[in-house]
Amino acid sequence: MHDHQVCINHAMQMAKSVCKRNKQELTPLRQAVLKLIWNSHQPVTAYQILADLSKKRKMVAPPTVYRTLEFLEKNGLIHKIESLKAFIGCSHPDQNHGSVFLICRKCNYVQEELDMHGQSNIDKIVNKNIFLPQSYVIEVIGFCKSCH
Amino acid sequence: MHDHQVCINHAMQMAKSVCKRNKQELTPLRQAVLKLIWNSHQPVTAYQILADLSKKRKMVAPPTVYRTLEFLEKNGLIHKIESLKAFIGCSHPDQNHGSVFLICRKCNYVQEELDMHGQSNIDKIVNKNIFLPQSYVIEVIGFCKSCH
DNA sequence: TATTAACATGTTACATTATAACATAACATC
DNA sequence: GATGTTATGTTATAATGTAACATGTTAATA
Repeated sequence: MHDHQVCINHAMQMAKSVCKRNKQELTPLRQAVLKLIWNSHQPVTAYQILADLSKKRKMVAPPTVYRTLEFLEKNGLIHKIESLKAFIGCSHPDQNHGSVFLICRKCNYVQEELDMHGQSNIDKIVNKNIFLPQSYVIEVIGFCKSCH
Repeated sequence: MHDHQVCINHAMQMAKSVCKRNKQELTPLRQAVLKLIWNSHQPVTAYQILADLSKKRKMVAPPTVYRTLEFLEKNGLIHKIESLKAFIGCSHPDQNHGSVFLICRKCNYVQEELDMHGQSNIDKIVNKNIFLPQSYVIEVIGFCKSCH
């Protein structure tokens, strides 16, 4: 049985230590946004966060949300799912890793799987083209185990 | 020396045969949009297409452009680059394939490389999770050979 | 302790991307 | 010439994202 509160608490603890390591400040606003993202087991959009924040704390405007998301992403605490224009909490913020996202079209759950970019066939392609990679977007859209 | 006009002509010929095979109509509008996309060696956004079309043909509205893009994508004639919200012509519309896109942050060129999804480490992940994949977004952002 | 610098957040206004819903046209087939 | 199908046009608006400038907050430091 999955106790999501444990998930959230763990994520918040990790966030604190990651920010400490990076010498970045995890302010109340940033904590609130991270918590909102983790509260959902599904990816959340910037404007969903905006609405939630505005209810729970006080009225905020889009730049506040986007800046906070940028901070969290830069510190590896969340990921943007490009094909959904939405955000999820990073399951492994302590490790430096690449990720493959498995996105279910039915239940909307996004499974993050670690992928050591550097030895995959994608990297064979990268090397063949003498391409210098900086970041990867790897998303698989389909149906998860429970939904097909 | 790269003669891009040859590229374009080839792409348009391919498009005709693909549509014939799929029993889909490659109308003048659809041809015009496809040609506009191929005219650029860089990804183009929906609203760039809208502006170009409106100049060269007649005023069009967003839904016209998006519908046409949807048609072209469904028939495998173009690809959407999610991380750029922009579109490029497909280099291999005749083959059923997966693609890896190498996106240069400096010159904006996007190299499409074929990738036989089904034996990669991404698919190992997919299989491990008993996930049923329907489509893939695989984009690598960085610097191309000429730009680093 | 006033001053400054660095960072975080607030505010206003707008730009860009995308779609819903309904209307018309164009053409084929019966 | 009525009907169905596909393609396109039209209007309006929703959803996503950012630029530019203002203010607050904290912590060195002169």
